[in-house]
Amino acid sequence: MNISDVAAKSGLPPKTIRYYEDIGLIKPLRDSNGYRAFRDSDMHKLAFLGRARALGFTIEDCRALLALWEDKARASADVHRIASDHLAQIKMKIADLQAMRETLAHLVHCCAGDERPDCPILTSLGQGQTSGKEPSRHAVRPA
Amino acid sequence: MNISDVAAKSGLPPKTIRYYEDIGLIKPLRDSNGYRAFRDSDMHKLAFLGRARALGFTIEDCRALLALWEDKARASADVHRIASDHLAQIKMKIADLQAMRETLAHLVHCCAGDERPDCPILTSLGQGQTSGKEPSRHAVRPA
DNA sequence: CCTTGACCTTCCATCGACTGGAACCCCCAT
DNA sequence: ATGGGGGTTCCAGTCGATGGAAGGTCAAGG
Repeated sequence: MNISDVAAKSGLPPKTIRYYEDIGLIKPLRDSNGYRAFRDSDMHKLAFLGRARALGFTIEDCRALLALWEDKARASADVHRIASDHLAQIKMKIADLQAMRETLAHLVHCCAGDERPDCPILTSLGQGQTSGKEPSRHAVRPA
Repeated sequence: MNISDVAAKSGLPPKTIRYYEDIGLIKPLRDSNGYRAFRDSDMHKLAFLGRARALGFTIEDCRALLALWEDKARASADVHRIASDHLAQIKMKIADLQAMRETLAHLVHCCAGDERPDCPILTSLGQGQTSGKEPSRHAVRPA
C-alpha cells in the first residue's frame, strides 16, 4: 500500500502519516523506489492513532498507548491511568471554557451591538471583573 | 515604570509584555538607558489585553478590540460581532470536549485498571467507534 | 520513445502565543 | 571594585501538524 491508500483508509492526511513516521510512531517499509510500503499492521496503528488523537490524547500519550496496545502482557492499570489523567485534563478545560462562556455570554447579551459606541464588553475589559477567579494554569487558549 | 512594575500590576510576565511590544500591541517609551518606560496608558492596555486573553480572545481579536476600545466613535456592533463569533467558537470547543469526555469517561469506567491485560480502552482504540461523529473541524487538541 | 500528469520523495518554513536561556548592559550599595 | 538584581536583545523550542518548493517515479496515451 502506498501512502495515499493508507491516507484514504485511515482518514489521516499523507502529511500527517509522514510526520508520524518522522517522530517514530510507525515504521513502514520502503519499496526499491523509495516509496513507503505500508503493511496492514501500519494501517492498524495509524487508525489507532487517529482515534486516540480524536479523543484528544497527546502524541506522547499516543506513543505510550500504542506501546501498551502492542504489549500483550500490559497491565490495564497503565492504560487506565493515562486515560483517566487525560479525562481529568479535559474536565478542567471544559470548566475553563464554561467560565469563559458564562462571562462572554453575559457581556454579549448586555451589548446593544448597534451603531452607538457604548459597549459593556469594552467597559468590562477596560475595568476588570472578567470573573471571580485567576486565569487557571491549564490554559485553554484559542486553536 | 519599569517592566517588572507593570508585570506585577498587570499580572502579565515581563516576557509576555516584551512580546506584546514586539507584535505591536503596545508602544512603550524608552529611557535614555534603553529601558522601557511604561505610561499609565500602556499599563491600562496591558491590563485590557490580559483580560481579553483570559476570555480566550486570540491576539488578533485583542488587537482589534484594543483599537475599538481606543476609538471613541466605534460602533458597538463591531465589538459585539467579535465577541459573539468568539463565543460561538467556545461553544463548539465545549461541545467537542464534552463528546471526548463522554467517550473517555465510558471507557475509563469500563476498564478494570488492574494487573490484567484486558482493556476495553485499547480494544476500542483498536477497533473504532470512539463516537458517532467525525473528528470535528474546529479541532480541540491538547494544550 | 516521449510527454503528460498523478503520484511519490525530502527538506524547510510557518502557524499561535508565548517561554527559556544565553550573552550582555546598567545601576546602586557595600 | 564588586556583587546582585534589575534591564536589554536575540535565538531556539514548544505542539502537532500543514504548506510549498524542488525533484524522482510511474503508467497511460500519442
